[in-house]
This record gives sequence, structure tokens and C-alpha cells, in this order.
Amino acid sequence: MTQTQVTMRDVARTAGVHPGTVSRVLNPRTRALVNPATAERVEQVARELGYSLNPIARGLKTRRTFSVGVLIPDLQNPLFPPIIRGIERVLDAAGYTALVASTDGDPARERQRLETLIARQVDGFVIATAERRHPVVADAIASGFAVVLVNRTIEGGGVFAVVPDDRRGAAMAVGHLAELGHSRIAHIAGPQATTTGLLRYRGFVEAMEDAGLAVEGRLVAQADAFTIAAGEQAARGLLAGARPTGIVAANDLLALGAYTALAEAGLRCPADVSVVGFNDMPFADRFAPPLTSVHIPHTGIGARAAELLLERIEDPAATPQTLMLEPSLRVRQSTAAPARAARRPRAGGSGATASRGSRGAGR
Amino acid sequence: MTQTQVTMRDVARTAGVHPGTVSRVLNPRTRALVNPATAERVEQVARELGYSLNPIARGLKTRRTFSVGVLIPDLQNPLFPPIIRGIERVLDAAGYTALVASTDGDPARERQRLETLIARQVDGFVIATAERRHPVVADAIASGFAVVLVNRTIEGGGVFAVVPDDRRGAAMAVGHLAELGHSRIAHIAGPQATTTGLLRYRGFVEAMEDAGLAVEGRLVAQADAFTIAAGEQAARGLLAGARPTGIVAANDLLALGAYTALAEAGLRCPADVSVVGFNDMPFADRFAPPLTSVHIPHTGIGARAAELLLERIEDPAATPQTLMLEPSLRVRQSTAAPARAARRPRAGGSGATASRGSRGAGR
DNA sequence: TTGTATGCGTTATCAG
DNA sequence: CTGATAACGCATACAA
Repeated sequence: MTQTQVTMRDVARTAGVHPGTVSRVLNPRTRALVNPATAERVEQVARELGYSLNPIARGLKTRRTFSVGVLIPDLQNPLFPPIIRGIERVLDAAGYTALVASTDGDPARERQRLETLIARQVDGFVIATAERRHPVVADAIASGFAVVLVNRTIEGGGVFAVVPDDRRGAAMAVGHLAELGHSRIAHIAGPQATTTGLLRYRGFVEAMEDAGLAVEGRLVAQADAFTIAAGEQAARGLLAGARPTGIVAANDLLALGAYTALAEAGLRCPADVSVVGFNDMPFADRFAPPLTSVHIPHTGIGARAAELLLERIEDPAATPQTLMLEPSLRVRQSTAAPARAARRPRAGGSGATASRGSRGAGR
Repeated sequence: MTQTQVTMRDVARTAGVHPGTVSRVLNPRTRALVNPATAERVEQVARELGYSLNPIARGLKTRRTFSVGVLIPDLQNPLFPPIIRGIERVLDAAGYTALVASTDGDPARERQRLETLIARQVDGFVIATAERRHPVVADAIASGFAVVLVNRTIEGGGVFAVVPDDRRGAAMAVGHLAELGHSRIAHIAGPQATTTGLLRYRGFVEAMEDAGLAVEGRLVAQADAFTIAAGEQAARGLLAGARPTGIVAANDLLALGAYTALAEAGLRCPADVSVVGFNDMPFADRFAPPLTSVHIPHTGIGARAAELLLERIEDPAATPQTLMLEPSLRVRQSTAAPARAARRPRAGGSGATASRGSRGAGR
């Protein structure tokens, strides 16, 4: 029942000094101003009394809470927990606390969470929910908040962001399929309101053109969310007409949706249709079949974002920068050479060498 | 640059009333004490000025923050995001904010997070990291904190908890395999320091006895964490000697580890060895093969825990209660009748009827 | 019904 | 180097 609330006054009293002095001792930045001997004594007493600083009282005075808000679009997407871990790792080390909020793709909820976090006086934000035109994010930045975008960014620049090279990633996926001999390659595009959705789509188109392959309109399906269900629906459309032999999905959940649609249509992956995902999220290697995917550094992306945020918080005049991280292809068992179509001549040894992992399940 | 900090004083001034009155208006509990007309006016002004209450200032005064700490052992385990979602759903509705902290199974980190949260004056905790003897949890409860345990509980009772019926769940898994004709059934036990680890183990043993099956010592392997890696290692031991035809894993990640060990040993699942998981976590149905697992209501367990916590916060004298939720078996393609062993006589039509999902991938 | 005064625990400014 | 004092934004007992 005793919520031990030892205050600076208590420490001061038993140490025989003034509360102000205790404050100075306990604050690293002002500790130098005080006599080493008394400082020592104060710390001793504080320890004995089990004193711990009350951050909300401090925050009231300093307008800094050493906490940052983290906005996640969908906690159920396995991509995000590792990103959060990366964020927390560097934040913790710097004495900050991450306040994680999942918006479940709901703009109203997002705005509400943002306001709650602002009310709680967070010192900044790491935002993974950005859309290309995002009023709430733009407002927050315009209002002077320290904001770093992660995974997705907004258009117009002038913002701190850590993102994968989406175009290159999509190009890698196309290149891999082309090299395997595919020519009818489809794309399940993510929501075009996000940079990940748009840039992966553009990367797909460009890579197809570079490979001399046609991008037929009906071989691009639009998913309205980065979810399995949306991927399934989009893939169904793709499978209705003249069938592709390969599918590049804008992320792994969409790829999983494609798996479902394929099974539903009685098609096998990769025997009938190859599928490539994006993100290489946890468990991608455990699906049936293990998913070939464009890998991005999960915890790394989060850690870098947090580092940028700390810089921005320390120095509000810091120059905005976008960090673009290099993706790489993880080839697994969801991709293979097309069965019936004539093989195109291989491009030679360059590009992704499709070495199969030797530890896959015996199938 | 303008972190618009409109305070009650500002509202009071432009509304021509005293700050105290503004406070009364803006607080639902005291709003009745003020003249409806002035109240109206004050609210109007507050809205126009974009006033928002400063929860940390309020918290300093009231010692309530309307926030609760949520301790998660491993955010990367897909079981937890839905639980968190359930927690947040009811907390949000009640005007509370969830502060989620992942401890990554590190006791030091757990203690640190707990202290941080206490320092931030959370009104209570939902804890998913409990071990059977858990000093930090016990201390927190003894200190009078509102605490609800979720998924795992501690020994000794006197605590609020929402957990699955672990024994029954394990018994269902055993019953399913026995009914399929398995008699050499092994168990990958979770950490015995947790109730989920211990009770699922006990449930396994009891169900084996009930089925008239022998529990050989070397058919129980101990995993030292609820992770894929630990499951893999434990399963390797199981596969070394006289092989089981079925494995009951204490959770789905351990089951995935078993998949790996089986593949490594050149064994197929379920043709050579059947595997049953526990939790029916998201994606369990997408693995190779789709995992038969004991289902528990994920968001439900979280929601109920949050509800109990709110009750406990409102009424510190509330009677501790443990809510035990009924599991159910989800039969998928990781279980089948044993190939070579003599089939035991079927128990009849009762029990889990192994109806295969007809939408599985065509394999 | 509303104004006044005080304090929550801390930090910052100003003396000494 | 340290003490005194005010203030951060809000809530509440008390007075009017």
C-alpha cells in the first residue's frame, strides 16, 4: 500500500542540505557545480532512502520528458517488432523511453494517438505510418516537433527519414525472376498513398522495362492495404485472365495473400507461379513455401531512425536527411524457373545468384 | 517552432473566469458544480484556443496518470501483438493509455522497465512476463500496485490473472494425437519457471496417463526459452534416441523449432512425426506444414485482463480473481495418423474430430 | 456557484 | 559552492 514516494526534500533533510542542492547533485549536467564531498554524501543518502527522481515533476518544469512517441501502422505485421526493438535499443541507451502506439491503419486513431502523445509532452516522434501526403505528420513537423520517419516517408523532402531503397528492392525482385526465365511477371502493388507502395511499383515498372519486358496493365493489381486479405483479393484478379508465371508483391503479407489465392485456384508455388515478397519479415523463411523476399535490415532501420531523432532533439537546427538503406535478395523456395514458357537466355553470372538454402525442409 | 502551450490560465483569462473554474469545467467529475452557462462559455473558449489538458501537470497533483504499463516478454512472438491490441482496445475506451515495454526475457531489463514505469506514475500494470516465483511482480503487488497478470500467472494466488486453461489445452493436444493412433508421444516443455511451461507439462503427463500411455523420461525435452532456437535444440534431443511419432510442444515457436530439427534429421511432418503447438498464434496456419495448435482467444485474453485492471484500479479492495479461458484445438496439417506403428483402437466419435481445412495449399 | 490559496516534486534564477 | 524562492500546470479545500 506504500507507494514509497521519497522526494528530494526527504533526501535533503536527512543529508542536511537544501533541496536545490540535491537537485544539482542528481542532475548530471549540474553535478559539477557542487562540492564533491557533499555530492558524495547526498548520493549516499539518496541511495539509502531508495530515492528515485520523479520524471513527471521534472517534465513539468523542464518541458522535456525524455520520452518519444513511436507510431506503428500495424503491430501485427511481424516487420515492426524488430524495428521497434532497434528503436528502443538506442533510445534506452540514451535514457529515453519509447511510447509505442499502434494505429491499426486508422487515421482517426492515429490523430488521437498523436495528440495523446503530444499531450504527454514527448520530446519527439518516430513515425512508421507516413503516407506520401500526410497532413498530420506535416503539421507535427511544421509545429516544430522532432520527427523521424521510418520505412515510409513523405513527399516534398525537408524531413528526417530512414527508408529502404524501395525501387532497387523491387528491381532486384524483377531481376531475379527475369533471370530465372520469367517474362510474364505481375505486381501486387501496395497502397499508392505510401512511398513504399508507390516506389516499389515504380521500381517494378522500371526494372521490367530495363529487362525488355512488357508491363501489361492487367498484370498490375492494386491492394488497398498491406494485409494478407488485400493481397489475396488482388492476386485473385491477377489469376483471372492470362496468368503470370511470376508475381512481385509489394510486401510479404501481400505475398502470403497471393499464396492463398494460388492455392484456391489450384495452382502451386513455385511450380506454376513464382512469388517474391518484400521486407523479409520474420517467419518469411517458415511459410509454405519459404518465401523469396527482398531483405531490409529491420532492427538497423529502427536504430538508425532513433539515432537521427536523438540528433534532431539535441540540435533542433540539424539538417534534415534521408537515409536510404540498401536491400538484398533472399532467395528461398517460392521462386523457380517457369515450367512451360520458353526460357529466355540467361543474362550471365551477374545479379542475384539463386543459391538455395541447403537447410530447407525436405520437400 | 511554436509548441502551442495553451494553459488553463489562458482559457480563464479570455473567458473572464478564474482558472479554478476552468479546471472544474474541464473535469467531468466536477463539471456539475458549475453554472451551465459559464461552463458552456468556458468550453467554447477552450475549443477556440485549442486548449488541451496537460496530463503530466494533472498527474503531479492527483497522483493518477491514466496510463498503465504493459510488460511483454517478447514482442517478436506473434502471440503478443493481438493481446496488446485487446488490452489497448479496452484501455482506450476508458481513457487510459497503454505504455508497452518489451523485456526480451531479460530480468534486469524487466526490472528497469518496471521502475521506469513506476517512476512515470502509471496507475497499474498488465504483466505478461510473470514467472511462478517472481520477486519483482510479487513486490509490485505487495507495494499496493494494481496488477493483472496475463497468459502466465504466479504461484500462491491472491492475484488478478487471465490465463488459458493450460492443463486442458495440453490434454487436448495429447488426446488428439492418441486418437490418431499415436502412442509414442513426446513433449517439448517450456521453461518450468513459468506457469505455462509447468502446467502444460503437467497437463501432458496427466493426459498421457489418462490415455494409458507411458511417459518415458527421455520423451520429455526441456526448452530453456519459448523460442524457435530452444525448440530446435530440445527437439534434436528427442530425435536422437528411439523416435516419438508425435510431439506436443508447449508453444508454437517451440513447435517451429521442432520443424527445423525434423527437417535436419531428414524426417517429414506429419508423415514421420506429428507436431502440435500451443497458442495458435498468428501465422500458425501458414507454416510448412500448417500447424495444428491449441487455440486461445488472443485479443480476448488481453481485453479481459484490461477490464480486470480497470476494476482493480477503481476499487483497490476488489477481490483478486483468476480467469481461466477455455482453449480449443485447431487441427491442421502437422498431425496425421502414425505411419508404421500399429494403430490403437479408435476411441469412438467423441473428442476432436480431425476435419482438415479444405482450403490448405495443394500439397 | 465561483474565487482564493496552496501544494504536487522538480528546476532555475538569484543571492549570499 | 549553497541556500532561498519562484514557477511549471493543474486540482482542491476553503472562503466568499
